[in-house]
Amino acid sequence: MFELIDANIAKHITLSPQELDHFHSFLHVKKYKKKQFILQAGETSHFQGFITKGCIKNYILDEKGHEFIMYFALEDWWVGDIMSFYERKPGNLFIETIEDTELLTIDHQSNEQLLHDIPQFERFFRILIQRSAYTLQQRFFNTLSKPAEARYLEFVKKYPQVVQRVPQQLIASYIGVTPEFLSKVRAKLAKKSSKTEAGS
Amino acid sequence: MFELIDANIAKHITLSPQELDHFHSFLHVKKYKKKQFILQAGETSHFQGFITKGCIKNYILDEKGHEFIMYFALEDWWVGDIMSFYERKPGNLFIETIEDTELLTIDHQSNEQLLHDIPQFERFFRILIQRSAYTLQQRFFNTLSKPAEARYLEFVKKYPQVVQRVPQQLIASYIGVTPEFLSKVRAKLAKKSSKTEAGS
DNA sequence: CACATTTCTTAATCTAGTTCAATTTTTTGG
DNA sequence: CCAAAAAATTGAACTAGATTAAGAAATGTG
Repeated sequence: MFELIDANIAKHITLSPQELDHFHSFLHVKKYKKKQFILQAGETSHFQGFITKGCIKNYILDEKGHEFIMYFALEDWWVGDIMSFYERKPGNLFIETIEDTELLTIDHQSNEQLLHDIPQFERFFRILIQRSAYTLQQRFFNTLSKPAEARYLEFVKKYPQVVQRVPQQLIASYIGVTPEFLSKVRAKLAKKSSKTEAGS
Repeated sequence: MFELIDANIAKHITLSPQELDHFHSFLHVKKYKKKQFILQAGETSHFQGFITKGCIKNYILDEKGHEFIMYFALEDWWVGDIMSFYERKPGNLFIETIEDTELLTIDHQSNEQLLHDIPQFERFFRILIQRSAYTLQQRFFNTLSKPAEARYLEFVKKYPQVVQRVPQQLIASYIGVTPEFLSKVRAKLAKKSSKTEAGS
């Protein structure tokens, strides 16, 4: 039940068995079917979640209705609209399942209690956010400074599991191009590699 | 001396006078002339800084040597390469002064001590990073979904002091266009507004 | 297993922003 | 206050990627 989340936390902080039990007492299981919303823009996020099974997309919708994917998350990832959750006001993020998904969740009040009772969690979440901010910074830089082909290749290399599990149009959104253009990029790459493979 | 930084911290956490004194004991003043590096890519960041006077740019250099501005910072802002500072390894950020600048700095060891002695700082820095991550997310979304003109107008509205103090080519970099194109955007805006002003 | 829906591909046309190069304007430090 | 550097402008030619539209392939579901 808690193996995955305990291991996730142990990457950054060390807790006593009692502290772990206390932490577990705050958690709830939530289950979602494929293509369900975990959160919609305009809502206030009442919990943070940790994925024990499944796959989600976290995105913003622009005025034309285009999805702009902030991130995908699979097993062993934390998900949520952090600003909405901590500031207790409506956010602009959608979180939607791509597969049937199971979360361990912690609600706002429990989270405050947890941070109070075990201040190490303050550090834990700081580290998580720090890393996600760094990743976002690098992605932003790459998106503005490298062509779509390079971004696609980096994505495939960095998130091979995601490539297996989410439709290509969503990967296009993540790397910041239209599905049509990603399709062309892939066609060009396929031609290149077939040449390399000496016409087999 | 510490008025500005104390007020900055008081926005998110409440400290006793003794805790504040303890905090102050970790700080050092550092002064830089205009166009000096506070940090260069490839170096490990040994401190975080709080600007008491001046203005800096925080940027990444791409392989062609183009600056990609992550953010500007004026008085009352924290600056640093957070990943490099916390993970104690070389980063890819440049931090360079745009004006003569004075910082209050805290080095790595003092920071660890501070987080240990006053765990509220763990919360304080979590909140700072959370907000900067949110800002970055919104900026990334805007950059991919809105035209340069809208981004420029939003920048001017959000950071009027920065517009006064940094060269326009750096603002171009921030909003993600070439200096030439920003110049054209501004020319178009000037024409528009002169029309509106009924030819005065 | 078939039909409806979703996803992917292909191609033609279009555009926001880039690049390069030359010129003008502004800022600065001696 | 002036020379030199830095910053901003302008214009012409170009391109990465968007848009639109239609068809092909894959996938899910009664």
